[in-house]
Amino acid sequence: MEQTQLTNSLQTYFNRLGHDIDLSILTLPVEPHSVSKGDYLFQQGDIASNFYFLSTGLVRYVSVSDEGKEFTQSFVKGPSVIGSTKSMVTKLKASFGIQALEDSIVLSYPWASFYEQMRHDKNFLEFYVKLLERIFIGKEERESAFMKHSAERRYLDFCVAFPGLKDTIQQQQIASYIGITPVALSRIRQKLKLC
Amino acid sequence: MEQTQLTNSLQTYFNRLGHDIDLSILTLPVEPHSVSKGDYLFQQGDIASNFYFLSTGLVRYVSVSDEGKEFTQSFVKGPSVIGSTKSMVTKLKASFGIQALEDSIVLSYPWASFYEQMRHDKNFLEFYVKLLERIFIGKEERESAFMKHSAERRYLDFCVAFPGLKDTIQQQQIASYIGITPVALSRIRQKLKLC
DNA sequence: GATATCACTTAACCTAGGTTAATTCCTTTC
DNA sequence: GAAAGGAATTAACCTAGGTTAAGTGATATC
Repeated sequence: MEQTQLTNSLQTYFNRLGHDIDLSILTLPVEPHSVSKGDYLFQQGDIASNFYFLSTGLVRYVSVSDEGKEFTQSFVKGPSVIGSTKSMVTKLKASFGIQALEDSIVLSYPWASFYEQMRHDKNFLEFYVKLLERIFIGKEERESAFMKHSAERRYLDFCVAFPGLKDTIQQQQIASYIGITPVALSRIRQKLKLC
Repeated sequence: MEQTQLTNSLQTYFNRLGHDIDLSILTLPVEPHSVSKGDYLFQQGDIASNFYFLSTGLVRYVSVSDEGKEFTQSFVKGPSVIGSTKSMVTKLKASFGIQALEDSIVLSYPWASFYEQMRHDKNFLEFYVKLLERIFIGKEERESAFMKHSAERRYLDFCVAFPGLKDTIQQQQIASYIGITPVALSRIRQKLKLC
């Protein structure tokens, strides 16, 4: 894909969020990656101080417990901004990795230049605020879902929240998103079929 | 407590976050409340479009499931900024209420004026970004703790995260924070005593 | 075309935590 | 000081989901 097409897709995404972002962002150093299915954009433990834009494709945020179990924290479909806010902001190790579930195209910007840009351009800063708020509100929903709902309900919610995804990605990954084992998920699906 | 003392405590808090906030914030309309132990600052379902500053005291964020069960999403000790980001930003109903666990003193600012202030004062906006980032990162930790750790581990983590709190607040509230019943928490504490 | 390999299912068994209820111990309140 | 309500404990029982393992298709590899 052409470089200009890529930056255009970012521009389109920004505009859609309802802000007149100064086009000067497009002068930032850009590195387009193409990430193959299964590959990681970065791993848990890396210092992922880049701001990523997933232009096309599908990824999941995945973290591994001390006992070696995988947990999927989120699925994200392009176009969307992705990355570890924590790692960008604090320069600490990311507490999750980002794995492509489909071949994906990602643009990356050094957070430092992004941050510098923000300090000079209020529109830019406001855009970032919007972004934080959005993800933030999503997180709030998920947190309470985990406390309040059963695994079965969480599976049904998943199907609604990510329509189509349930037939295109592996069940083990759905299970790890819901917070149960693949075996348990299989049982739940079995039970739902009977209804 | 004197009005000036209160605004000073807000000023101090802001400064501590490392930003030169324009003092003009202090000209915003301020309403100091004093919230008694057990009372709610606002309830789940309210449109809580205020920006609150908990000057002194202790509160919990509590939401109730469809079945009527209470869930504590967080404890916050003053001085700290509190409120429902979602409700402020989207003007939708808050998905939790804020209840005082100790007699508390709270300042409230209409979000609209706060927002207006931000649009004119970049320092202000940057402060808000810092705030969002901080809460955001905290949420990330909690989310993964819920997936990865057992209730016992979550209890131990709670004791570390909120030192002293375990002896001053009710166990049912700790249980609802950990995501288990008071009965289960009692069992866990019993078991830990034996070790 | 035979054989690994991997995703998924199914079944048997186990455990953490939920539910209900009885008991004790505190506070209030009169 | 008696009575009543709430908080915590303990015990008996139940259930959702974990664990292990065997079986079934698929797809990949030789």
